[in-house]
Parts: sequence; structure tokens; C-alpha cells
Amino acid sequence: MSAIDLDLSGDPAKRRVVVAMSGGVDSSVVAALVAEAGYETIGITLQLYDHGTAVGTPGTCCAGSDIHDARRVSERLGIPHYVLDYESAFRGSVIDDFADSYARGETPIPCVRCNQTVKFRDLLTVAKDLGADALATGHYVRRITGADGPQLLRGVDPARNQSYFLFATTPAQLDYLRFPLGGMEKSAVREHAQRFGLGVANKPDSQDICFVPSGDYASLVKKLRPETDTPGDIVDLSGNVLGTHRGLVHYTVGQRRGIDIGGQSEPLYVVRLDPESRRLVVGPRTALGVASCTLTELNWLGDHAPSASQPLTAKIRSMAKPAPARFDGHSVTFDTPEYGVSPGQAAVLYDGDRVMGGGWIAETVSALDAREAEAA
RNA sequence: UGGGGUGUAGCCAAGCGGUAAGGCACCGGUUUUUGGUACCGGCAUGCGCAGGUUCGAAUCCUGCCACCCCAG
Repeated sequence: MSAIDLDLSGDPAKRRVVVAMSGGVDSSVVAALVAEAGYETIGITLQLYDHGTAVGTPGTCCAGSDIHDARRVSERLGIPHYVLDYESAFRGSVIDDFADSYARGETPIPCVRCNQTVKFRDLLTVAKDLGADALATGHYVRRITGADGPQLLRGVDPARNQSYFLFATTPAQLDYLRFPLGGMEKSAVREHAQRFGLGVANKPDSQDICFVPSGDYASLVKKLRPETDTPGDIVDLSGNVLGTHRGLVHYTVGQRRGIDIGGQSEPLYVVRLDPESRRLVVGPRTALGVASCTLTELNWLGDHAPSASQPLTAKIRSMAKPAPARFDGHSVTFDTPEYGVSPGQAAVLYDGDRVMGGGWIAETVSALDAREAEAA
């Protein structure tokens, strides 16, 4: 009796499955479970960035010691393991996009870009070239087959649910992907790791942006886009100059700390970044509420966009509580204002547990402005 | 120069004889496979300076200094 169901017909021994192994607990357990279920299992680890700086740094993936961890797990499981050099692809698809986004005054989500390009486009192609029937990953999301094909659902462990990061997955990709951990709690995954005797069983969870393990993403962006480190004016909503900022790369919409302007009766938050004038617009928390936002690069996991009348929930951040909202084909309107909505982030739409899809936030409409427009 | 006012942490500010509120900023932590938010904690042996009165002074008295306002 296998602990997983990969939704592949026929004899598992005649089915080939590629597992994307980052070197962490989750994907290691996936490899073990897939192999245990009797599938012909192939582990692949992508080397994504300079491993000189990341060796021995906890909380990373896909470089240095993590690659060794993945190899050790594969050896223990007795499965073939390949390491592919994807540094240049990762740089082009993820890191450059990350820097460009900041240069536009936006706030990127490298994890979505990575899934969208390197993992679900490039690695998926490799898996198909290897003749695999499916590509399995350690994401905490569920894939179920409905009447109209596969659907993507949030992971059952609310603290681990990673569905937000997978909104850009296409139906064709979803058809080929498998997520064996979606129905499990993290604690169960660690128990499996113990059961299989994997050395990574107690490895800390990864966190922060994987390619900037120190957490100092600004210094990386500075190197690639020096203009983002140029000081400029800090202005209030009326345009009055309040001070000088250290360079827009250091700020994001909704941010409170680091503005370094005291003497106020209430905290100031970053309301908007304007790279043209290099101005940082700040205001009180009330100025942060967003009534709606327009989306670009839309992606739907079903065969069509949700209708404008369909009540949905939306998340503008991975760990946000889903907020009631509607989508009219162009923009998302929240029932109540959302805070900390930044261009460059994603708005992901859900129907209950099901991920419908979503898009990248292009422009936001302040709840204050929306109220005025309604009154007028 | 005369009259008035103010000087308390980086900023704003309460206290007006009983042993330094609060807010903002800053720092640290918790939370978090994006940024951020939120929450918790820390942050003046000291109240412009020097004396004095008092058991006890940021609070009262004296002198000095600085800044502001009004006169001229």
C-alpha cells in the first residue's frame, strides 16, 4: 500500500517519474514516496546560482551543499540523480526579472517566476525528453482530476499552503505535474523523512529569497541596477518633501520601517514608488487601503476566466487570508480594502480551495480615491 | 536694547515638590519558501548650564547661556 496516488494508470514499474529535488526535506520525501510506490524514479536537481556564496548557508536550495544533500538522498533511495547547470537560465529568467522589477518601482516575486520558467517550463521539458510520464515536486498544493481535467487546490496544511506561488501554472503544465505532499501536514512529511532514514529529516525549512541567503536582496539589485540605489525625495500625499530616502530598492509599498521620519503622530507607510522622479510617496495607514487593482499576464488554470458575477476570494500575498473579491476580466475588486498591495506582486483568485488563476498586479486604486469617485 | 515666551531621548510631547507618561523614529525578537504588515520587547541615573532651598527638585529660588516672538 503506497502512501501516495500519482493518478497514473497502469503498472507503476512501467511508469517513469522525474522528481525535482532541491535538497530539502520536502522534495527528498517526494522522491522517496514515488520510489516506494514502485515508479521508475529519476531525481533531478537544478544548480540555479553561484554555489560559492551559498555553500553551508542554511535555508537555501539548489546550490552547494543542497546539491550534495539531494545526491545523498538519491544514493540512499537507489535512484538515478542528475544535476543540471541552470545558472544562466535562472539568471536570465529569475534574477534579471527580479532586478528589472525593482528598477520599475515594483516588488517582484522571484518564487513565482522560478516556478513559471525554470521549473515548469525548462525542467518540465527535460522530464518529457527523458520520457517521463510526470514531473513531481515538493510543493504543498493538491492536484485533483475533475470532470474538466486537472484542478489545482490549496495544500491542506494551512501553514504550508504554497498555492499562491503556482498561480501561473498553465493547464498543460498542470496536466503533467504531480504534488504528492499537498494532502499532508509538514510534520507528516518529516515523519516520512525519518522513516526513510533521510539525512535531511531535520534540515531547517528554507526561507527568504533562495539566491540571497543573507536576506540582503538590496545589495544584489544594486549591483545589477545601480540606479535603484540613488537617493531621492520622500514626499507626502500632497507632494511636500519630508526627507531623503536611500534609494528606492530599499522600499516597497506598505512598508513602515526604514522610512526614518520621526515626529509624526501616527506611523508613515510607503504608499507608492515613482522611479521616474525617484520619489518615495508616504502617507498614513488609511492611505494604504486598496479597493481594486488591474492585472496583467493573466493565467487561468481552467479553460476560461471566472465570470464577473462569481464570488471569489483573492490573495495578494502568499500567507494572506483569502479576501472576498470579484474579477471583471480586467481588475480585481475587493469587498473591503486590502493593505500592502504592490505592483509586481500577484493577485491569485480562488473559488474555495480551488486556485482559479490570477495575474500580476499592474496598478492599484486607493480605497480613498474610490470612495471619492463614488461620492462624486 | 526693552517686554514676553520656550528650553525634557533623534523628533513631537506629558509632568509643575515625591523619585522621568505617550506617540513617531531607531534597535532586537516572533511570525513568514517573495517584499512587507502585524505583534512582543528594548530605548533619558536624566529633564539647557551652574549654584541654592528641601528629607526629597524636571518641578521652588538665583545667576548664566541658547532659541523664538513683539517692540524699536
